[in-house]
Order: sequence, then C-alpha cells, then structure tokens
Amino acid sequence: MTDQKPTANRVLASIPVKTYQRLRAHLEPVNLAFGKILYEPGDTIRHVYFPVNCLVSLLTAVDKRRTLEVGMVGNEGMAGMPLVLGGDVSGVRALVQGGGNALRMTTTRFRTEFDRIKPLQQALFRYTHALMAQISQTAACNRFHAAEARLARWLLMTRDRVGLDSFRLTHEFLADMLGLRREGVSEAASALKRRKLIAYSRGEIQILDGRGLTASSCSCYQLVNSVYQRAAH
Amino acid sequence: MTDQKPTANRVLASIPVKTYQRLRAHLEPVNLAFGKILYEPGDTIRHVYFPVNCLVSLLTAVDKRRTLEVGMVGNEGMAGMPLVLGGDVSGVRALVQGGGNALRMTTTRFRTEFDRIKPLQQALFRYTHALMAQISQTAACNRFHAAEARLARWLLMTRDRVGLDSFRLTHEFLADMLGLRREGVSEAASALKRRKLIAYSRGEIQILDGRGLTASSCSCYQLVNSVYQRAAH
DNA sequence: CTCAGTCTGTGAGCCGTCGCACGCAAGCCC
DNA sequence: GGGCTTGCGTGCGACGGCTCACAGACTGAG
Repeated sequence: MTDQKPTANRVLASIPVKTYQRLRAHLEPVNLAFGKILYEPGDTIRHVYFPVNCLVSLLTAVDKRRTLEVGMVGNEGMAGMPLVLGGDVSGVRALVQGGGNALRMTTTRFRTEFDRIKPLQQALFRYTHALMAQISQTAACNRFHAAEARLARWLLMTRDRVGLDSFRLTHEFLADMLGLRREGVSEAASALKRRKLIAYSRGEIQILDGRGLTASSCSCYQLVNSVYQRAAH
Repeated sequence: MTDQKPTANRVLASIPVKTYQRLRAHLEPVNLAFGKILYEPGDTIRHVYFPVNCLVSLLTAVDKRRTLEVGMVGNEGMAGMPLVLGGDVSGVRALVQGGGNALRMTTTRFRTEFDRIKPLQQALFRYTHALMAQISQTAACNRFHAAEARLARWLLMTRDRVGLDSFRLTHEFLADMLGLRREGVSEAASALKRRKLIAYSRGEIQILDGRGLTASSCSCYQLVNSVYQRAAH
C-alpha cells in the first residue's frame, strides 16, 4: 500500500528498485483511449501493457455476436498473459474499458527481460494464477447470479481498479461485459438507482453508496478481492 | 498420435526420452477411483497428477451449493496447476470424474524437477495457456448456450479424454458439472436419446452417434479442441 | 435553433430454466 | 420375496432474461 515506486503498476512495483531502473528504459508510457482494442483472438501479441490508471477487459465471444467479460486487468496486473506462458497469440479480445495511462514493452524485449529478471517472473506467475482464479470465479458467477448482483459486482471491481467513483460507460457497453442485453442492464441499473446506490445519465455512471452496493452484489466480489490480496503477498 | 513413449500422458510424452527416464523414478503410478477429491479450494497441494486414462474435473462452487465445472484435465495435461505458477494452494475443487490410472509426484519433487527440466516447463506452460483458453471459452458457453448443446459438448469432451464411448455418470452428477438441476439434465438427455445420439440407463451413458452429437453440440467443442491441438504443437 | 444521433425507459409476449413434488422402475440387501 | 435405495421421467407454477418494438430525453453538430 505504501507505494513509493515511480510507477503505480503493482507488478512493476514489486520488483527491486535497482532492477526496475534498468527495466525502465524499455517501458514506453502510452495513453490508451477508451474503446481501443489491444488484441483480438488469434492476434499475435506485439506489446505487453502494464496499466497504471487504465483498465483492460478480457472478452470472449461466441457465435460472433454475444460477448462476455472473463477477466479484468488493472494496475494490479499486465495485459499480454500468453507471453508469460511462452505463447504469443491472444485467445481473447483485450479492450480498453477505462481510458488512461499504461507502460508498454515490445514482445521481444519482454521475452528477454522476463527471462533475466526472476522477481518479474515470480510476480507475473503469481498474477497469472490470481487471474485464473478470477476467471473461474466469474464463470460460476455469470452462470448462477442474477443480473443486478453481477452489475453491482462489476461496478465495484471497476471502481477498485480505476480508483474513481465515477466513469463513462453506457448500458449497451455494460451489456457486452456482463453477457446481457442492453434492456436487462437498464432494468438492473434503474433498480440500483432507485435505491440510491448509484447514479447515471447518458454514459456517466457514479457510485453513490459503495457499502450498499457491496451488499447488493454477490459474494464473488469479496472472493475475487481476497484472491488478489493473497497474490500480492 | 504415434505415441511410442512408455506413458500415455501427453505432457510427459513431450519431453525427451532420456530425461523422462530420469524423471520416471519419481512418478508413482496410482489408481484414482471415481469420486475421489484430489484438492478442495484452499487446500495445500501435496501431489501433482498426470492422468493416463482417467479424467479430473475442476469445479468452482458458489454459495456452498451450486457447482460448475470450469475445466477438464485428461491425459493431455496435469492436475495441480498452481505449482506451475509458483503457488501451492488450489483455487478449485479437483474431482476424479472418470476413474483410472495416473502418475503422481510429490510437490517437493515436482518443484525440483520442474526447475531442472526445461522441456517440462515449456510443455506445462503451454498446457496452462490452453487450459486458460478452455476455461474462458466454457465460461461464455455456460452463459449463452442451451442445456442440450452444453450436455452434448460435455459428453464429447469426456469421450475424447477417456477414449471410450461409454462411461458411468448419473444425471445428478452431470447437473453439478453443467451447473443445471438434475431435472434439466434428464430433459436434455432424453431429447438426445430420442434422436438416437446417446443411450443411457441407471448411470451408464453411451455415445451412439458421435457425429450427430457433434452437430447437436455448440461450436465451443471444436473451438476448445483446436486450442489443445495448437498447444500440443 | 434545429435536427439527427445517442442513450435510456418501458411494455408485451415468449422461452428456458428453476423449484418442488410425485411416480415409477431397476437393482441390492436382508 | 419384500423392502429399501438409487436413478430417471414428468408435470406445474414461477421467474429471469430474451426478442421486438417504440417513445422520450438528452446532446452535439451544423
């Protein structure tokens, strides 16, 4: 929590300062705009991204239309996981869901540094493990829990990662994340609004009562949180 | 497919023969009975398992009751994934879903050998990546596709891994895998039976028409297959 | 200011799955 | 054989989410 490191990305923050100084030369600060697609399924990965204050969604599509978010990557992790496991092809779509800054590195450079820097390896392996747990848990959540609870969970997870209580997202967009229709999101969202847990208008959503929202979400929220806390040591 | 190696587990089969000879001393053949639980969520992993002709299901539970299979481990992989990523705690329940033989190794020995044998690392990293893709894909499948198609997919995936057209499984058990009720499975199964794609009675299920069953399953079946084929090189 | 495009609210009807309840039949044990 | 357990079939009401449809409301460009 006491992050004195020059970067707010927690994976990078976890490696020794001196090592990071060396690594730094190969990290290029970039601004990722909302809606940008980093990888499509089947794409060869050219860069890995360490989010600073942006948020990347990992999406799976079926039947070319319906999509579902399977994972979220914020400043606790890295986008470009396959490289950690020796591959270079993305299996999911990686979409910038919250615009902001990130540090990126080319694939070739990443491979070199990853081989060299043991603490980086360890941090990324731990993160990979946590991400798998997240994916597994949300899979069950998306199957069993009601739309409203899942929406609440999703908003909370997003808030935790961007560090803000409000963000720009339409119901249509949320529908693609949660695997719902736009109308379903509108319905669930207006229920939360009625209870004064959130407010929104034309693509701007604000969390008013985080505690109340947590109560309306399912236990999966807390569960995934604890997984990442353990992974961070 | 031309497996001349002394083991039918494809991860082990992918490492050089001479290396495998050394490793062999630390692999203990075990028979895993149907229903045995290898790990519960939160358990410390004491052994990793390389299935030979058995099948292990990875399950996530929510709200202490409902369960959902997120991954399947057959002879193409290994149970005990967290060890590959430097952890030693299982996040899911690992249940022996098809009894049979496996080779197991203690955690401490695995750590040593994993560090030493590069080809083993590479094979397991590739496998981990494929497993993640499987988990992601089935997550979307479980959300969007109908019960009947998912049942068909599941039966085919099981057949591919155990190498038999019939196996012992009750509807109740299938319900826990697919995240359905027992009645829902009965309904879907009897529809498949009517079309002479499968037969079953009192816990014994048989696939009669694999091709027809594939047609009734969703595209996720083919998709996951191709992921594993790529992972196997 | 106007108009077109975007975002959200809402309603009717439908389908799949859930929850519950009960019946039945096949095997197992005494 | 009689009784018990286990596995499967089925029917019914409830409900959540889907498809389709349309209306209002806000916004930005011109």
